[in-house]
Amino acid sequence: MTARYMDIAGELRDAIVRGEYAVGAQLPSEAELAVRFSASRGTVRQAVAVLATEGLVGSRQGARRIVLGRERSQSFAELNSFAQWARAMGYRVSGQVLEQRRLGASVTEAARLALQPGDPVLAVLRLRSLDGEPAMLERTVYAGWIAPAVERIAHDCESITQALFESVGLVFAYGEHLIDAVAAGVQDAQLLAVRRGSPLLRQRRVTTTHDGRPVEWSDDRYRAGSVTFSIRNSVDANPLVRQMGDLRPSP
Amino acid sequence: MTARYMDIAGELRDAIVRGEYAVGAQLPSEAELAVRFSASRGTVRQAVAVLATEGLVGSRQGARRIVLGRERSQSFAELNSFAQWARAMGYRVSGQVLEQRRLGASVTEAARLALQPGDPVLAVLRLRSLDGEPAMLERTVYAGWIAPAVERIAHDCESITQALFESVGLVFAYGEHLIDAVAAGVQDAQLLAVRRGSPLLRQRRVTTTHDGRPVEWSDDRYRAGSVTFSIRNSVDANPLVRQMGDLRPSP
DNA sequence: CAGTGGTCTAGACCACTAG
DNA sequence: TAGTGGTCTAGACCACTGG
Repeated sequence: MTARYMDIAGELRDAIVRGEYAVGAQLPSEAELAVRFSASRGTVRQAVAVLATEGLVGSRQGARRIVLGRERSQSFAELNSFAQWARAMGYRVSGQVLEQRRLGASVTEAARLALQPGDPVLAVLRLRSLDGEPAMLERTVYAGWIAPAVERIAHDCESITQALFESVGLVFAYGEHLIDAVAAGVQDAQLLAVRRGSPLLRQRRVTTTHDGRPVEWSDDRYRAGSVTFSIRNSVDANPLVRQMGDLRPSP
Repeated sequence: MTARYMDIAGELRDAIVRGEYAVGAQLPSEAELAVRFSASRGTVRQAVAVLATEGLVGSRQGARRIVLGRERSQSFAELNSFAQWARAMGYRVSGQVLEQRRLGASVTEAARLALQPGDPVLAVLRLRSLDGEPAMLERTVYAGWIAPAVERIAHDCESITQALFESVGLVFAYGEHLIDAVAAGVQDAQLLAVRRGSPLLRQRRVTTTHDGRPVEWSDDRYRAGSVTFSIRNSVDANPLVRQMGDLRPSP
């Protein structure tokens, strides 16, 4: 049973993707949509809010909403699972554990995982491929309490996220991500089949459960050219707008 | 006159930042907050929705909201203005135009700016610094209609976004961004003072006005280590959750 | 000026969590 | 089972856009 506003969002999204509303064109007013879908204005607003966060439409007070694009920008909800992201992008995905061992948490790892230095953790080195090509090297440190479940996962498992959900009901609910560029080290270069020092896109992340308990701290390095992060944004509720508004020459 | 829900969001945000609600702690229920702030439940929900998009709190049906972090994750609303972003991060920011010339749009540029190939555009090469250190090289192509206003801007202007707003009222309302890693080319290396081939974080973007008209297409390259993108996300409304839900072993 | 989106209210029912 | 967040309604007023 999906929510009514999700259905409406879906229908509008489909219409936009089909080109029924061209990029730059106006969407019907909230009142019209409420009539068309036999829903209240509030529900319609929830629906278009979904499209707005997907980057498909923009809005300003007083004017009708306009279509900004025909493709959903990358959802950061999918940033927690490499496999899910890759499949959504149409890739054939695979993975292989290269190393796996228990050790004591370093100071950094302890801080990220809300543990004490020296507490037991599980370090895993995993190579992930897209369409058979090495694309990403994943160095993950799991908190000790989840280590046994991780060790039971097949070494060529496609989606760790899904495996941990199915085996112990664990949900990777929240993530914090740091994205930057680094030079390939010796091991990076060898395993990703690139030259040492060549550019890699790095994504470091902490993932937590629903109640905020850290599960893993990971350093993922993507071969240049293998992936691109895509974002669509707007200045709505942007402080800059207000700041500039104050500076605007009076009429 | 700020909106009521923004005030409430502000008070709650301050309380979280002050540590009044610790990371991992529960927020009061919507009903309690409604009473405390003498607002309806709907308004309170709008307020906590703001905190949720800032990545400060998370929520799940049936359980109280919990605090995820004490710092706002980087707002992508600020992704459109280098100067605004840098100032928000506490940097002293400067910029210098190195080259500026009118020419005809290439096929790629025309496509990005919704023009015809050969249409007049203005190409600008700008070096941007943080605390006096070269940090980013910006290669921007402006649509012809805005070119005159851009040419009037001082070559050492800090914020182009603000300058164009003040001079002609232009608002950079929407942006589409592609983030990846590339190797420094000859010019990149020279101007950013790094070795050729060293890693750079690249952000390509198209910026448009409120009505969806493209203003600029830019290729920005950051020196490795100078900046990091930071994101906080959640699986709320994540398709994966539903997909996994279907797979859950029946009770 | 009419139309539109932004904000707010008051009340209702449901799905889910947690003790 | 009680409490909580998720969804939905119907109506109101305001700020802003655009002709």
